[in-house]
Amino acid sequence: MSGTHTDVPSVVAHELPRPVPLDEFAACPVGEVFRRVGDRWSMLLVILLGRRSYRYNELHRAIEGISQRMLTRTLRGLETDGLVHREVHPTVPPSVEYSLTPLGRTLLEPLSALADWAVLHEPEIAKARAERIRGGGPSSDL
Amino acid sequence: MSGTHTDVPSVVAHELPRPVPLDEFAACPVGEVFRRVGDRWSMLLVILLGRRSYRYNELHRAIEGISQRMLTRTLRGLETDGLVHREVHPTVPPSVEYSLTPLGRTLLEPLSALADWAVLHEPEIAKARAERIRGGGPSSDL
DNA sequence: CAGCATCCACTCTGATACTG
DNA sequence: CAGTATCAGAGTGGATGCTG
Repeated sequence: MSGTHTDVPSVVAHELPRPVPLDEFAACPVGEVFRRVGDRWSMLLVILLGRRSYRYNELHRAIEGISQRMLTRTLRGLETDGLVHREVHPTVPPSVEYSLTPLGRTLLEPLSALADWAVLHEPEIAKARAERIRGGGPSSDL
Repeated sequence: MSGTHTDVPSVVAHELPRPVPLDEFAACPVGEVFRRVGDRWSMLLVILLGRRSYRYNELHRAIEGISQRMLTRTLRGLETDGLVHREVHPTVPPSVEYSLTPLGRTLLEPLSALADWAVLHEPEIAKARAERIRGGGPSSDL
C-alpha cells in the first residue's frame, strides 16, 4: 500500500490483542469523500471538467443519460465542496460556465488513477461476476 | 446496478446506438466500478483486507458501525467481482477467512491514492462546505 | 439557456430476530 | 461463529412540467 492515510497500523497490523476498533479508520474522511464523489455522476463531471470548462446544457448533452435534476444536484454538490466553480455570465440568454477549482484539479489525478484501474480490470470483474452467477447465486435480497 | 451498462466490451460492445461524444467514457466501466466500490463499506473493506486476512466477526468488530447484513452483503459483492477471496475452514465452530485476491490487491493502490487525497484535502472541503451553507441554502429537495 | 418543483421508483442501509 | 430473513426508513435517481 502506498503511504496510507490512517496509519494506525502499528497496533492493528502487528499484535491486535484486544478488540481495537478502527475508529480512526472507519470515521476517517475517506468514507465521506467517497460518498461525495462516489455517486453516479460526480466523478464523471470532475474528469469531464478536467479537460475544459463547460456550460450547463453542454454538459447535459455531453453526458446524455443524466437528468437535469441530477446534473444540477451534482454540480451544486461539487460546488458546495469547492471542487467546481460556477460562473454566471449576465447575458441574454443567460449562460453559466462550470469549471474545476484548483482543489478540484488536484482530485483529477487520483480519480484518473482509479478510472484507469477500472478500465483496465473491468473485463476481469465482469468475468468473475459472470462465473459466480453461473455457479448459482444465493441471491438473498441483493 | 441495473441501468446504464456497457456489457462485456471484449467482443460485443463495439457498435451501440449512441449519439454522444463521451460514449467511451460516460458508459465506460468507470461508472460501474465506482458503483461497486463507491458504496459505504467496500473500499473500507478492501483497504482493511489489504493489510491482512480477517475472519467474519473480526471484521464486524473492527469496523464498528457496520451491520451484519451490510458486512455480508458487501463481502459477497466484492467476492462476486473477484476482489475478495472467501475461504471456509470446516472446523467446529466454523471459521471463515476473508482476504484480497490478486485482483483486489491491484485495486489497493489507486484506492489508496484517492484515500490520501481525501485525508489531505478534507479540511478544504469541509471549509468550502461550511462557507456555502452560510451563504444561504437552496431549498429544492437536495 | 439554465434552471427549479413535484411526484415516484428503486436502492442502500440498518435494526431485529432467527439458524446450522 | 458465521451467517440468513424480514421489515422499515433514508437516500438516490429519473420523468415531467414550469419559470426568469
